[in-house]
Amino acid sequence: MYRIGEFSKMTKTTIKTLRYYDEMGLLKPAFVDAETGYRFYTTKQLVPLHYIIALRQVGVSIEEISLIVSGQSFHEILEKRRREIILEIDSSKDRLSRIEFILSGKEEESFMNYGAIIKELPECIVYSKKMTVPNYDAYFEVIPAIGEEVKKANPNLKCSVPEYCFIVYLDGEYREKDIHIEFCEAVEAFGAETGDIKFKKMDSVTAVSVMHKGSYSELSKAYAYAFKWIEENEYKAIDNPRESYIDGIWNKEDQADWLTELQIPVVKK
Amino acid sequence: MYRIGEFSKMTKTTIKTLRYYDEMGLLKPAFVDAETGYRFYTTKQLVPLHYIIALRQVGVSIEEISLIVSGQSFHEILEKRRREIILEIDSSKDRLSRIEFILSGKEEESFMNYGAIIKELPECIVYSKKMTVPNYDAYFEVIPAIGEEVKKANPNLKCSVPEYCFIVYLDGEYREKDIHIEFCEAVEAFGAETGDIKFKKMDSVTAVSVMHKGSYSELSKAYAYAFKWIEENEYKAIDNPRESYIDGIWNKEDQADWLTELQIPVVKK
DNA sequence: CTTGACTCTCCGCTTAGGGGAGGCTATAGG
DNA sequence: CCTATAGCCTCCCCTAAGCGGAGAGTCAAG
Repeated sequence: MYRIGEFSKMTKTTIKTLRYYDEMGLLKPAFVDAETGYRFYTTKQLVPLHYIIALRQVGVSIEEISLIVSGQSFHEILEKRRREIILEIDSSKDRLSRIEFILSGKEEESFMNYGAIIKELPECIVYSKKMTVPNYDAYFEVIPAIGEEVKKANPNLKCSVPEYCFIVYLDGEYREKDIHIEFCEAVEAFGAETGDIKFKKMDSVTAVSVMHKGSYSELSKAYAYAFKWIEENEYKAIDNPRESYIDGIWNKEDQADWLTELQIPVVKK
Repeated sequence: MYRIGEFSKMTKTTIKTLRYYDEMGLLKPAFVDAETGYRFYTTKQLVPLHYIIALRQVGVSIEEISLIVSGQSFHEILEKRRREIILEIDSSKDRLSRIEFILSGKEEESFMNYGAIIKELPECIVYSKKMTVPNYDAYFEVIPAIGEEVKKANPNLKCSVPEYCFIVYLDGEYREKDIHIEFCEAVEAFGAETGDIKFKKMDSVTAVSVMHKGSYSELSKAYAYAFKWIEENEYKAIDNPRESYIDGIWNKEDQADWLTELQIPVVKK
């Protein structure tokens, strides 16, 4: 019979831990003095404790160890744990890659400015109109008219709150003029279609998101950053990028206050 | 100005999280209604929040983000985080390997019986005697005499509590007879040496530990298990194995109750 | 005026123990 | 036999980053 301190030294397990295992019912002392409350352990308990430590060292939780010790589901729990660890490794590698990407930035400016994140875009209903515009400044002149038209055909239809309004670039490559785009605005429900304005459901998707502050003339830098990020962190773009307008000419005078979010649907390679 | 619910949807951040960041001083709302306590956010806050999310996604803690936001130690913190992640990956890989080793066991018996763990053996002082014994049963006959001899030369010397008594195998390979061993017993201090009994300090070392229950004739299975474990989990034995005696002929009649711990100093490859 | 959707604060909960306070117990030395 | 010291006990609070819920106040629409 050993007191807790000796047993603790024998097993290289802290006294706190032994008391905790006692409390959790995982390893009860062989004997507890009813008067003093002193716990006493025997060498017989070395084996189960050794077993518990072995499982703890591979990350099995106390609760799961209790299950295993009670004789059930040894194999299932270890298989589950195995899958969890694989996910942990994947996640850690992703983080490592992302950190190294940040650290590799020439000046930390690019991360400061754009700070790519992964986010889930929930599914939504949008009305959309595909069009070809002559140049990058022509968007905003045609957009208000689309809104009017939809409102006329669907007087009760409301835009999503918060607003979600974006353009999808349908051209794979860069173009200076005759740009093929699709204008989308999220709404609460399907409505009547008019002319070439269509309603559709957009499925939820995982996207990398980058914030762009300022004039649209600098947007290409944000694109470059985002695509480099995708490449170097082993993601793969699986759809056309969305350019989501948050602040712009319609509510901010100063171009420096304009805010645009780039969203590029991706999957991990 | 957006209320917390809208801002939450815009940023795909939960309300709880926004309130928590407020409480932590990481992201204060642009305005708080003094009467109702309602928080209001503006699009200006999208950028810092985006930045915070980017750092959270690579595992930077709130506290560290606060430091970074306050303008200090951006690079150091990310470098530190990078090193931490590398350790996490190493640790996860080790766990994965160990789980798969367990799962690959033909019958789960071997793990049940031996359950290898890694433990730190603290440094200790021992008296030791090297000897060559004719066979594996001859150890215990000579051991009591060694104890007597040390006690005679050092009447006040005490053995460690708990006791730590082991044999080191000095032969690299297996031998049936004329086995070259070193008997060691941990004591509290250095003492006078007599004959071929020497005192020495054993440095602390990391070892894989395996428990063997029962007769010594089965010990070789425990050795086999331990060395296979070392091999397959990418550790490397860096010293001779220790066989630490816990229960044996001296205190247990039934051989089934004998308990021996195998300790093999290792490093991770 | 009411209903329902939002929001607020406050409290408890999560893992596997760690740290410490205050008090009792065991043992060795004088 | 007394005392100093080490060991042990229970009880309480703490961790990181929020999540869940209770109870109460707020806001807009019908």
